[in-house]
Amino acid sequence: MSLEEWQRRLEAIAPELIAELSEHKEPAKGLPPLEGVEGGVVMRFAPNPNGPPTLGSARGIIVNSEYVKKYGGRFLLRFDDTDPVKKRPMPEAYRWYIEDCEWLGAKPDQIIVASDRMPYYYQAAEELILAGGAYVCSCEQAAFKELKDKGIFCPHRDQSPEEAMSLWAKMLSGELQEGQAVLRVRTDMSHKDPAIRDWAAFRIVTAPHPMVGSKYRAWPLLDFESAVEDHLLGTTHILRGKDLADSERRQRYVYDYLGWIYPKVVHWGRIKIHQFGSFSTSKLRKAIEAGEYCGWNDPRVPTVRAMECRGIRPEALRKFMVDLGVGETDISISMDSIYAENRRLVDPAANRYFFVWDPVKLQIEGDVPEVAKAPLHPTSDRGFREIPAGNEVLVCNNDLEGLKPGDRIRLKDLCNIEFVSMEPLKARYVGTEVESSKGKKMKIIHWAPVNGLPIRVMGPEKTDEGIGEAGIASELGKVVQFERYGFAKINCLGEPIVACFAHR
RNA sequence: GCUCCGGUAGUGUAGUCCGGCCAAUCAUGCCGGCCUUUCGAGCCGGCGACUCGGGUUCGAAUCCCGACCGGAGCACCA
Repeated sequence: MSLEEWQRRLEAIAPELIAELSEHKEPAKGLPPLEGVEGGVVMRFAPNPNGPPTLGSARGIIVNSEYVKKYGGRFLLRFDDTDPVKKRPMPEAYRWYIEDCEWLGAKPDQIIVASDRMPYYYQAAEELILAGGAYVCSCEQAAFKELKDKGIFCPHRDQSPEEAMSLWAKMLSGELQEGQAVLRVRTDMSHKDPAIRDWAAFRIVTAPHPMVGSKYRAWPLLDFESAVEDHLLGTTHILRGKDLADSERRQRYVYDYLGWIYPKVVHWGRIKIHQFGSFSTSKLRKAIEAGEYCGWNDPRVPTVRAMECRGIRPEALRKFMVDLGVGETDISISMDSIYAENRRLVDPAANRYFFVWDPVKLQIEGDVPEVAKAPLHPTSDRGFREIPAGNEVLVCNNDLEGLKPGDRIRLKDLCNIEFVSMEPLKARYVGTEVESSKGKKMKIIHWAPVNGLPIRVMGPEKTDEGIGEAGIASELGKVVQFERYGFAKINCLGEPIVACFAHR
């Protein structure tokens, strides 16, 4: 039977199969779909404000807000600042998160600060106690762990709700001291996963909290605070790191006791960045306090502010994070993709300038034009910059490597020269026509006027000092391209002008 | 020790739920060419992967079992 015959027979027997075959599976674009999104979603990003957002935070901010954009609903920024000591919040960091969210194009619809909402947690704790879901445990931490590992009940576990309630009151009143008691959720001491067994919901911390001082002495732990908040806020979907993968199974006990409905959860793996290695906010904070970096926006640091400072566009970050998706695999990414994305955005907009690093003076005999006219952009017609030239200019020292007297090169947008001597550095003018340089495939280098502006370019790997043309001073806050060097953002017009390097 | 999760090119990613459109997608990277008064941009071409072993099946990246590798949790941290 021929192919055509088969085709015809199939059409006769099962036309729906043909239709299915010809229907192409659309390649999935963007983020994977979420379940149960009818009526919109409520999603939150919940950091501890103990430093500014990092690239890791950016992923959380962007992906959460992207889903809200996709399905409609509300994007919440919630500060889980319930540890006044070990993860001590920084008062400035609250503002930093809000600013960076907005900069990333993810302005929160609501901002929640956990330390402001303690009464809710106390109320939930009491409901939980009354429902028989929690007890006050005064075991020593290590002793409890031992029991827990063996799956044995601790002596406090059989408390009645009334007993638990009166002990809870003592936690709040100050009759019980720090370390003497915790409120525990009654789960299942024989649960096969020890991580789930009777976890602590509240502990006593007497140190003042940076935001609310000594107003409270019983502080909820993350799993409890977050469980209550997600219910209160009507969170529909939670995006959570794999490190918190146990939270759902723990928090479900609270939800079940109180008759709440648990949100849908998606996990994602850890993210590491080649160029920055592994970093943590607390590690960064230490290094910055020690003066190793000049602040949270130092170009060597993986914070969102540092990206902004370097001229990375929020759109580049968004595109990148959306492309990463939400896999549970741990990933190790490279900044290269972000740079490529950003270059696409920034290249059409950035004016071109000459910046000469490691400058050396070059004397040129002859009729060198007094001023060069160079386009601000190679392809879009944005006019010209005028650069004073003359018989003395500056060039990069490393462009001289391998050159000898008699060699000819072209100074871009100026003229062609022939080297007369390398030490001292002298050359002579041999014409201005581009054509003669082109035909001979002459090397083309850039240069700077001797009375140019001192420039410092700080980058993630190194800092370069040199001289640039005067027009750079009119680009404050903008990204420019230093020809044959890379893109940088002009951040400060002092002496020197300070720019941050973005990428090549 | 107990528990959970994951393994597609150098790096990410699509496909895995519902096995045949997959001799496996896209991006980035790398290599070569063209173009360009920048080592930038653009254009063209190329490189490169289903962790391994069994099983089920006419057919497996996709389902099952095992191994190996990697990550995470078992805090009075978030």
